[in-house]
Amino acid sequence: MDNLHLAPIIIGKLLNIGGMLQRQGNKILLPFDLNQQQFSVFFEIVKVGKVKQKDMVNRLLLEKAHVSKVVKKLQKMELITVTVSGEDKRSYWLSTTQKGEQTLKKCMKIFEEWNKEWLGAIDEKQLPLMLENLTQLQSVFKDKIKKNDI
Amino acid sequence: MDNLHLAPIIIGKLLNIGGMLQRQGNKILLPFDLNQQQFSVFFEIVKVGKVKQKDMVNRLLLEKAHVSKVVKKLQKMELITVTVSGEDKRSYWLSTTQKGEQTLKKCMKIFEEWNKEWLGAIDEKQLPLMLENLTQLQSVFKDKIKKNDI
DNA sequence: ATTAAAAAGTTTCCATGGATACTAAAGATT
DNA sequence: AATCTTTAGTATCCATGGAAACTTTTTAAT
Repeated sequence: MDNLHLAPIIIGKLLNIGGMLQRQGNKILLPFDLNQQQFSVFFEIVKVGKVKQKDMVNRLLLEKAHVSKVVKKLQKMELITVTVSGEDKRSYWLSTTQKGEQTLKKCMKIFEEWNKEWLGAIDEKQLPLMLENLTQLQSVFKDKIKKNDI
Repeated sequence: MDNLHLAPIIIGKLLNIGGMLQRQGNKILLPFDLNQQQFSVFFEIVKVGKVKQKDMVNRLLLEKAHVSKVVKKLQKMELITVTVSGEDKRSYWLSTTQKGEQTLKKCMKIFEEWNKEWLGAIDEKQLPLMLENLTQLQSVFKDKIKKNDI
C-alpha cells in the first residue's frame, strides 16, 4: 500500500486552505488594524504572558526581522510593552498591556464566531480527529523546518 | 457533545501549517523565479489546459488584480500564452507553452520530493483519511467565501 | 437607439514580509 | 586583556498582494 502518492495533493490542499483562511482572517481583523500574522504574534505574547522576543521567533518560526517589525507595531499600538532584559542588554522582554488584553478579548470573540461558523458545516464528531491529525502535521512540519535551519 | 469549541484551535493550526508550507514552498521554488502563489496559478493553468483569466479568479478565489499581475509575469517568463478571446474582447484565454510544460515538470519533481519527505513521517494509513478531511474543509471554506462575496 | 449598469482586466497606492547587511552586546579563544 | 565569534535585534532593499479607482467592452433598461 503506497499512499505517499497522496502527499502532493494533501500539501496542495493545506496550502490552498491556509491561503483562504489567511485572507479571510486579514479581512476580519481589519477593524483592529492587525493582520492575521500580526495577530498570531500578539496572541502568542498574551498566551505566554511574558516572553523574550527571541523565543517568539522559535515558537512561531518566523523571521526575526519580521517579528521585530511586528513587535514595534504592537508596541506603537500600546498592545504590548517592551522592556530591556536586565542580564542581557541585547534581548527584550515582551508582555501585554491592559489595553492589549482587552483588545485580544474583542478579537477572540469575533475570531471564534467566525471559526465556529465556518466549521459549523462539518460534522462535529469529526472535529477531534481532525484536530489530532493537524496537531501531528504541525509538529512534524515544525521539526522539518528546524532541522532545515541548522 | 459540543465539539465546536475546538473550532478556533483547528483554524489556528490550519493557519500555522499553511504559513509554514507557504514559506517553505517559496524557498523551494526560488530557483524557478516563482513563489508558491504564482506556482499555484501556473499549475492550475497547465492542469486545465486552456482557461479564461476570469475563471482562474473563481477557481483559486484570488483577487483579479493579483491574478492579472501573475499572468503578466508568467507571460513574460514565456511559461504561458495569452490570447484575446474572439467573442468577448475584454477577456483572455490562458494556455501553456512548451517551455511552461517542461518547467512545470521540473517544479513538480522537486515539489513532490519535498512533499513526500515531509509527509514521510506520518503513518501512511492515515493519509487517505487526512485527504478526505481536507477535501471537505476545502469545499466548505470555498463555499463560505463565495457566499461572503455576494 | 441611447443611456445606464455590469463585467473583465489594468493601474496605482501602500503595508507587508523575506533577505541581507548591519550594530551592539556577550561569550569564547588565545 | 585583546581579539574573534556568536547572538539579539534593527535598518534597508525589494518583490508581493490587497484595495480602490480606472478603462474598455458587453449587456440591460428605457
